[in-house]
Amino acid sequence: MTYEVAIAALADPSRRAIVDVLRRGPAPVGDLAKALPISRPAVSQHLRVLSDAGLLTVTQHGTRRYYAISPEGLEELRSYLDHLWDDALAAFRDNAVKQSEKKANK
Amino acid sequence: MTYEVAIAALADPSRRAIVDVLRRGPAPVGDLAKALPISRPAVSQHLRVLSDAGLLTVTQHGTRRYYAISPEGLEELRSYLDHLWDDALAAFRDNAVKQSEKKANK
DNA sequence: GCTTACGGTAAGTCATGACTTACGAAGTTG
DNA sequence: CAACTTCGTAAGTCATGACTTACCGTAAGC
Repeated sequence: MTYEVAIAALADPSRRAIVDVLRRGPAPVGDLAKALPISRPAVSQHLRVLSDAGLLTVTQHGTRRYYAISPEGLEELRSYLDHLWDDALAAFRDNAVKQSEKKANK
Repeated sequence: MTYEVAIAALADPSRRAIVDVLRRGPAPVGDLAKALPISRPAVSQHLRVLSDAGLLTVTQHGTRRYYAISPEGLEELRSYLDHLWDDALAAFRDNAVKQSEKKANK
């Protein structure tokens, strides 16, 4: 159920950019804002969306809040795509069979 | 490079609904519109987006156009998520090590 | 050939959401 | 405790895109 929120979150380029920075490890909001062409409040709003989607975790250190990628949040999305891929392949093969049968009957 | 378009395409609920119908196999536009709570032109527009993203293929049969999921288009998205997941896990472990070291130094 | 099914495109409306600046809360430092 | 850093939130603007209806091309059937 959460994969829908996750995929919507990752659909935004700015949020993918944030996630890409966080690939190296946790970072505070200010650092993320410096690395991106948008304002700090914009980053905060994106972090909210990503956190709500279960893709990030936060740990407070003094006044700084370190955001990090949550591997668990990604798992749901991966699973959705895997199942979709399986079904797509099955339908693809099934249709290929039907096509060849049609040809054989001609 | 195409995964960005693909994830944006799959972020829309109506488009995911279309893809879900196509899991069983190819279908013409009219059938998709009947199965969904939106108009036929809306479906056409979504099919355009999904096709441009490389997620669908079309085969014309008379006046009907059968749309089907393209397994290749999904592969890029899966690969992106797999790499992201790898990096996230690595960063997660790396950070766990630093945390324990910090604790040890106290 | 004329009508009927099928589907893509144009144009217009309306909601959503990605930004901005301004402000306030909470913690750290001198 | 006063100044400063860090960050979240409120409010407002503006662009994008998800719909609708209307229209036009194209293939099939009588």
